Amino acid sequence: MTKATVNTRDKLIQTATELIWSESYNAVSVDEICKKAGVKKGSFYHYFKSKAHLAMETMSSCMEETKLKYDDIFSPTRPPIERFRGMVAYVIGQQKEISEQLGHVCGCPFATLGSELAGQDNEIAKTVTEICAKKTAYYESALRDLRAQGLIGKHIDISGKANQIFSFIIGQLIMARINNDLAFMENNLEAALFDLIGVDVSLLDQEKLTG
Amino acid sequence: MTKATVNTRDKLIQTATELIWSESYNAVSVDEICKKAGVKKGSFYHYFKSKAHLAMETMSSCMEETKLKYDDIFSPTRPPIERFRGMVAYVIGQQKEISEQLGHVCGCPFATLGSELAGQDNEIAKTVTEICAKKTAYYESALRDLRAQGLIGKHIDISGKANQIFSFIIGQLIMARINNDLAFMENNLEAALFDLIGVDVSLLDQEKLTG
DNA sequence: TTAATATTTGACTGGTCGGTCAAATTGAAT
DNA sequence: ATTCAATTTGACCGACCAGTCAAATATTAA
Repeated sequence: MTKATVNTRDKLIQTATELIWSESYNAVSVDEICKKAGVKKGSFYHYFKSKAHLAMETMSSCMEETKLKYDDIFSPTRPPIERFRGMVAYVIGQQKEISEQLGHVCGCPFATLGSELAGQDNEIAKTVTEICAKKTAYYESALRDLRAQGLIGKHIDISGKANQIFSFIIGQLIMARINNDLAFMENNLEAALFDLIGVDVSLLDQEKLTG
Repeated sequence: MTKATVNTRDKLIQTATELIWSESYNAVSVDEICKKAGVKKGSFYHYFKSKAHLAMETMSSCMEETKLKYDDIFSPTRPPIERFRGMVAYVIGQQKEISEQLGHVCGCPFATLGSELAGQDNEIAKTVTEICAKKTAYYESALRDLRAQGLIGKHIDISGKANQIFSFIIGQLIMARINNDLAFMENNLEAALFDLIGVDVSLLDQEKLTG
């Protein structure tokens, strides 16, 4: 693969990510993506066999970036509570950055795309499902470590709770997107997350002080 | 307004609701809606001044139906805990019904439409925001009654908690739509909701027995 | 019955859609 | 220098898009 190849392909993926994320899959045309990326349509179809395949590649690209961050945030070297705190901070920080860049709160690209195409394109929906599973794996691991530390009950359903956490964050991101406002999430997400997990943070702080 | 008028208009709204809800706004064309409703395009534009206006009317129509149900479910005559239980049961029951009818788990029509069009059509996004506010009003009222009964802490932020509840349900509905599967929601929604609210249901049952 | 209004029809528009293609251009290897 | 494949180009589909319109039809009121 030559240098030019990488540039054209990446430019298309990045442009598509921005356009689809800020508007929607069906609202953005291949022509529009090409025009903004400065690439002719023929080139587009040299690299991607369809618009749907491009969309899936934008998601893979997003997930790669997320993985880099999450591998750090959810590193077992961190206390599990700090992992969730770090994740919340990362999500909010990223939303702020993107909303400044694109002029609108964009929410979760996977959820937005997945929701739009769930009843339309099974292949895309499947890609989204796989990404969701990867994300919940981080939560599951952190929850197990929380349990090992005795900070949540022994009986807790780890997988179920991880999915609840994921749904909860998705829900707040969707609402932030609809309302084009991050303030609520900033004020509520972290505390509500710990309510949902069922860990008493004030207790934890005490433990920290005494431990 | 003659009888025929009502029929044509309502048929368009109902058909549009089904199509848009199971696919998406941008994926469904006015032609498709007209064809399925057995109505000519000219008639469509006699009743609706644009596709976007039809979409907003489908949402109003859905919300009217919801209001009828919620006014009963959230009636102050019911214990507040039962209101939330009733709401969960209604949401799940409705999802089951719709998924059998349309062949796919559809999730929340407001969230799906709102998320899709948040970065595209401000008027529709505003309509969605208004509907969300109406729904959270039910939760706020139930939370206040919970607080009055001493089942949740006096310090709790009612408005914030109501929004968290709403986001949480939206999140689970979106995931159910993406995964085309209601099982997780059926198994988790109610219990997780009470985790989030912070009410100890087992305690409540005791109180019931002793009270 | 007639006049006015509400509704329905179907043909129409100009623009855009996702996608194709053959030919031209580039870059690397021989 | 030549060959060959990777890449880029721009013209090109047929289908479909949201929306328009004048004429036909049905309904209501006088």
